[in-house]
Amino acid sequence: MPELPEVETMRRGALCFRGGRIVSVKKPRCPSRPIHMAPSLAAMRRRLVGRRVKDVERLGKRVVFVLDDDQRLIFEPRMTGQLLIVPPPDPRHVRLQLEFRGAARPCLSYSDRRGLGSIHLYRPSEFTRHFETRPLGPDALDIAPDALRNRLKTTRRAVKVALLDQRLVAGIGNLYACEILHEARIHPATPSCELTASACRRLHRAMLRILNDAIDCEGSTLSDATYVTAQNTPGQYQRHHRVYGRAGETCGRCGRGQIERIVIAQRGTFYCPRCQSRRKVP
DNA sequence: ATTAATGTTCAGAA
DNA sequence: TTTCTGAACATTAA
Repeated sequence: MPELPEVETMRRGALCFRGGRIVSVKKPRCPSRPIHMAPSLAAMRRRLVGRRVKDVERLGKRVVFVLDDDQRLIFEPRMTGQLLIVPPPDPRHVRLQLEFRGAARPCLSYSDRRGLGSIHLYRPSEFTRHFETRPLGPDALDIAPDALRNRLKTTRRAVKVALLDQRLVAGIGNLYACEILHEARIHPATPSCELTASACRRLHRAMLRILNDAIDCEGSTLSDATYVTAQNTPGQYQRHHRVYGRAGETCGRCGRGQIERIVIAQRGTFYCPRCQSRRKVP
């Protein structure tokens, strides 16, 4: 489930196409159902072939190819999307393939087992309008402590739900929300607007620490191996998880609490009841 | 053999 | 306006 660290790792992998020129756009007919793609394959091919890749950026949990005419090709992997710069291990799930000339690698494959992901190609004005209509919050790696606090103050929902809201802050998903809140010693159900100033500071520090460590480890590859790097190798951050998927285990920090699993916003939520007590920590 | 669980985003309802 | 729920989907665990 690609969140910020996984998508950032994909982006870095895809940087090898910078400077290259797109020479073909193919959709293998093997996969079961088509994923959401706009415009159609034909139009996409017409507008992509011959274009050069100016840069590869990340926008929240999306990977953005910026082309020489400022069009933007955006991959949104959602749950099971993969961006591969090596031959895909199982061709059945490949949804789109781009061939390049003049790049460090010949081929980019977008593979997606569940097919919940999407691919969009925007002209500059379309891109601007799309993200004005549905604005993302500041990136989790860029947001200043005060800005984070001000944004968290605007909602009464549980702080974990607030962290998952991409309009408040962009890039955090279920797994890292759990890890960040544990690191910050904040109960995930705490109303966001009731966080103290110091809790917000801890949250900001924890967010940077966890996300940067996870990027250094190339993200988290769980047992279902749904996420892999662009080189089709597993990430390593799962070894550092302190709460996610660890219900029943003893908390690694306090050495006494038992990790619990509860459900918040219909998602599995892991935390240590001892480290992350509901009482406000000054 | 059903049924639940997995988690991201969006549409639509409350 | 804000918050919540369900659907999209594939695969696995119970």
